[in-house]
Amino acid sequence: MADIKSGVNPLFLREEELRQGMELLFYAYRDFTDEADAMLVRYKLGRAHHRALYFVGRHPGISVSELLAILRITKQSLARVLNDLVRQGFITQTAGMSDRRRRHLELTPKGLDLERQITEKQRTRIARAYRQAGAEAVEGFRKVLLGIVNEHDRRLLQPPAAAERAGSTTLPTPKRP
Amino acid sequence: MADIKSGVNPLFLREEELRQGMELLFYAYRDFTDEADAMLVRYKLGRAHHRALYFVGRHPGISVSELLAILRITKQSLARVLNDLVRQGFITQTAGMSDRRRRHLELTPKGLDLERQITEKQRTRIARAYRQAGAEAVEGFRKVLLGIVNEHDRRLLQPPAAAERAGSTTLPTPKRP
DNA sequence: GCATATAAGTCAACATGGCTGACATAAAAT
DNA sequence: ATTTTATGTCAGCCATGTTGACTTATATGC
Repeated sequence: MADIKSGVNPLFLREEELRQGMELLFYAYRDFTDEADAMLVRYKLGRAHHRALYFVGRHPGISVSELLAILRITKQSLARVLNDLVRQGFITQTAGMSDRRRRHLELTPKGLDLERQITEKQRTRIARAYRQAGAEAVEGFRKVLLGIVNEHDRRLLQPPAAAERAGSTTLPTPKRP
Repeated sequence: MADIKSGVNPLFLREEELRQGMELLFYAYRDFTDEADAMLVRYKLGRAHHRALYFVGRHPGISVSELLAILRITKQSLARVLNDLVRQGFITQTAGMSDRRRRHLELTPKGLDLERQITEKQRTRIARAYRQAGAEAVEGFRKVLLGIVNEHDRRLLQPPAAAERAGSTTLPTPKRP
């Protein structure tokens, strides 16, 4: 009882700490996505469109099934937004050379532009948070988030050095400007 | 050009760093919520129910409008899930003493139980990530996430010491066990 | 070369959880 | 006494997730 009143009950502290982390994740994600959503309404697109756009931009030449694995949705759900984006000229699909069943997705210049616009404010927000928190905090941020991600994807997201060492079942990596 | 090839282009590094952060947030949130979702199907409840349940558990006696401010949804949307939870005996509503228009929400013992069960795996996951990353990393994780949250809520989420100093427009704080 | 497996696309129907708009009630505040 | 606030409710719409069934083209294994 003395423990509880003096606030040194280690079980309580642990629980409180964990809950704070869970909430922080909720609040940060909420505010982070709100920002893109506001931009999306102008283009009459939804959050699902943004996600597809983002990851295609991030992994140029990604296949449909790889994209599905990232988004963790069904192909029927993806088809809906992907077809929109292709029809509106934001994304191109080209059959693979070695395996012609595969469709490799890429952003058109127009798509690249759109992606940049939508993500713009999000980048600024993260940048500000990074700047205010400092390099060391950013390192911790990454470490913890990475620990929350499932083991499989965690490997793929590891620092590039480690990923290259591994011979890579990896996705196409972002191209430098 | 030499900059780009040698990978020391500071603009590229910055962009890459920010995108990594954005993605990490996506992946972590995806895997974090998946876990609760799996549990929720057993009780025939949705993610929206869980969010309400969680925050009522976290802020016993919270009013409807306060809850709305956290969730950032319309009262019509909230009503749907809240009514379910009340009807099924997970949450009680009691009129405020000073202001009898207000409905103060609380978890019943049954609701508390449910909340614990659903959040169980999420807590374990965060705990594991914290343990692996270390105390310093956790500090950084919090700092950065807090920086992503909007200013208003950031204040409310600050370390309790600071919040108490502030005379508090704050929500009811969690009770210790 | 034929059988089977894989990658992708499509149609249809359904569930969840957001949204807007309109309106009602009770209690507080002016 | 009037107005404002907190909450609740009805009705309908939309975005985005789901399952299930089926097609087409291509690759792969025997």
